[in-house]
Amino acid sequence: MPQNLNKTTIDFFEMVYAVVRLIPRGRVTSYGAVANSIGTKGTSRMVGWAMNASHTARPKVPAHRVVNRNGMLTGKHHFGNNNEMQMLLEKEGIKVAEDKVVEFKKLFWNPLIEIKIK
DNA sequence: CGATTGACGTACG
DNA sequence: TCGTACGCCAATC
Repeated sequence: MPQNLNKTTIDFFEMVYAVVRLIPRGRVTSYGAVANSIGTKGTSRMVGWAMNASHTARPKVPAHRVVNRNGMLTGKHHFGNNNEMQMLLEKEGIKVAEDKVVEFKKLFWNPLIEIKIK
């Protein structure tokens, strides 16, 4: 993420979206990790809030790649169907069982690693 | 403008 | 391991 992404010039939501769009296909991350990556540590709940409005964002944000710390698909109800989120993940090769990402620890993508370069 | 609310996270028992 | 409690902070009511 470019360094011009600060909350004074760019909306908090846009920062969240920018990070989420960086998530590679077939990988997932957590709300807290996204919050840390944009500098606003401890605003993990706001990341979820941003995702709530993500369906109005353009281009669309791959919100299905963002899950909670346990790898659970807590936001699945915010998609069209209850299975929509899981379907999208499985379509990318991510296995989901019991509303949880299988091998979440292994598929976890840390935004800080990608953004630290800047 | 104070109270409420969350697609969270951590601490504690 | 599981459920409850609380902190977090911006948006909304």
